[in-house]
Amino acid sequence: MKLSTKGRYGLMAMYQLAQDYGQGPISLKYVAEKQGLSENYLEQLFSSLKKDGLLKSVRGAYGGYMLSRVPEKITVGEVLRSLEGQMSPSDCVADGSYDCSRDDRCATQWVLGQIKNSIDQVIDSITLMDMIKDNNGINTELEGD
Amino acid sequence: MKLSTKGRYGLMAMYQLAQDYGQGPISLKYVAEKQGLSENYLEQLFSSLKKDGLLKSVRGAYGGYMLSRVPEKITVGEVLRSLEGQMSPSDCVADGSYDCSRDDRCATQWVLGQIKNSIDQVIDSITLMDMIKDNNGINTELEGD
DNA sequence: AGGAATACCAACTAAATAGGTTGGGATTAA
DNA sequence: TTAATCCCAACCTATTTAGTTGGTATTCCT
Repeated sequence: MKLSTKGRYGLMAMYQLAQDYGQGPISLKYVAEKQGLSENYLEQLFSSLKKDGLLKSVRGAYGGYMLSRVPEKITVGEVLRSLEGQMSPSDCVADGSYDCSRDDRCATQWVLGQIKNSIDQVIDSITLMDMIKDNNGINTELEGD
Repeated sequence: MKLSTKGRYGLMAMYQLAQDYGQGPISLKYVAEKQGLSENYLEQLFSSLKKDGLLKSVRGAYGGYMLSRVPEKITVGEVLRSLEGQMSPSDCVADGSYDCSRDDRCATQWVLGQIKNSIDQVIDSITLMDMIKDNNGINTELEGD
């Protein structure tokens, strides 16, 4: 049940772009250095984020990437789904037409559905702007459990 | 962010044992067949579940496995953590002493913490008995999103 | 015009993980 | 004593992860 680095790095990168929002195009290199990520790897992530309409790009010298919308209008869920696919603990509760063929003997599906719903609720309600605000404040919710 | 088959199969198997609770030891073979799982693979999962105190076993002919506690007292969270490890989207918000070393530049950690908390809340509040009850009723919460 | 900085693209790769299988040994009821 | 079972460890293959490599296309600046 781990997020892959795609989701995590992508979130870090988008957070960086949110911080620099309104400054024109930001180069891949800058984002990668600032967040300590591989430039070449990040490129792949940006490609996916762009395809899904979360990023815009400007080519050529002094080009770069920027958020396609204001940070208030991009949710963590959009970012994660672009990079990780459906944020579902199992295909049998993801979107679309998955044929489980397990009939009544799968109460498990109900449980996994509950997990998915709760994840969705969290990630669809947090925007990049929320990340910026929460990072400036005190992240009390985090302390070790 | 997918559950591996370990977690899913383990949940299915524990659900089966919950249904047959009180009938004495249930053989691995029976559980595997009933749930359509590989017997040998399931054996590994049961080994982990037993180590974590969720299962008891009886050796020899007519032996088998049974829940170590009543189905009301075993949560989905215990089962999943035994098989999947910490149900956390990233090590940086799991238990213990993970040294992120990212200081303030990681608002991502806060987001991942929120996701973890919401998953924990769901899986720690559902017991095996809840699964049985919900499977007998109508699982309305599931319908496609 | 030319060079530097950038985005864009596709293929390649090493290491880890997933999802098992195989082959045996120990224990116990009948 | 035999069949059924739990127990244990090693092995195996395919896929996924987390990148790297090597190039092309575009645009700004001088």
